[in-house]
Amino acid sequence: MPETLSIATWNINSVRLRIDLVGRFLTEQAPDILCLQETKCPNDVFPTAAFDKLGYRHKTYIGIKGYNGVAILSKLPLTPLAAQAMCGREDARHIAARIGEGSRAITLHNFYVPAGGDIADPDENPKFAHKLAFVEELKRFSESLRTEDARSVIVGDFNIAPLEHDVWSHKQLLDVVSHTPVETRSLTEVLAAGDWHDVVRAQWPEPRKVYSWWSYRSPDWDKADKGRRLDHVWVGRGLAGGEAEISIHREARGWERPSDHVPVMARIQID
DNA sequence: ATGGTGGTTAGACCA
Repeated sequence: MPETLSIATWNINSVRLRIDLVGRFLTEQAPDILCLQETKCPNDVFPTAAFDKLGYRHKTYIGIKGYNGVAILSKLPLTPLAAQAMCGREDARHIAARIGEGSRAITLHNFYVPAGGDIADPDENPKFAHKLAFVEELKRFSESLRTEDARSVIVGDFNIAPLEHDVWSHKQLLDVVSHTPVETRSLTEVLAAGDWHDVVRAQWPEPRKVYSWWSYRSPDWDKADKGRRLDHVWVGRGLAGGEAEISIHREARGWERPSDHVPVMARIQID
């Protein structure tokens, strides 16, 4: 077990369509662990051989046909943990594993929070209501981890940009799903409830702009740079003593047929 | 200014 662990999170928007992009990222950056969201891939057709070939022989994944789906791929041995059926649904939005053994082992949770649709009103839009209920449940889950397992890491596509400089225009996005006050407040409460350490913002504090997602609908995404920080890496208080080293792989948004999200990677201390 | 693009999958549904 090494003294640091590098963990990457990436909403891949179809792992089968973009397996070559995943391979490029893993070859170039070689994180110890890769967490994926939106694999859109049932378990019986998950591309296990490609990951084996890349050196990621240890894995746990859960997928359903057509949408959602999460996975953890690792160079190090892992023990799969029970997935949470969030909001009482078996919809493949959470997966977890123990990495390592003994007192230095850590627990890793990978979440894909619902996007929430277009209308920021839970009475009018059931998808937004689902998102808010999901985040409330995440708050209770965080509370339980804070007391039971402080050596936890939680990553994923949270589909919320919580801070003013997590979006290209705070004012223009205040009523846009992903940055509404009800969402940003709720996600901030999840952070507090788990006593989580936002290691990305620890490295790049506000008011620096930090993004991990650029819409497909925006032409010339790089020049316009109308991004949002939707993908997060939070470290539990039992692991937050050390420095984390962050990289956000913006270059992946410019690759051929890219995901609209880019990998966010953190090297964390685990002793 | 209320479009725009992309994946999965076969007409919408999701993001």
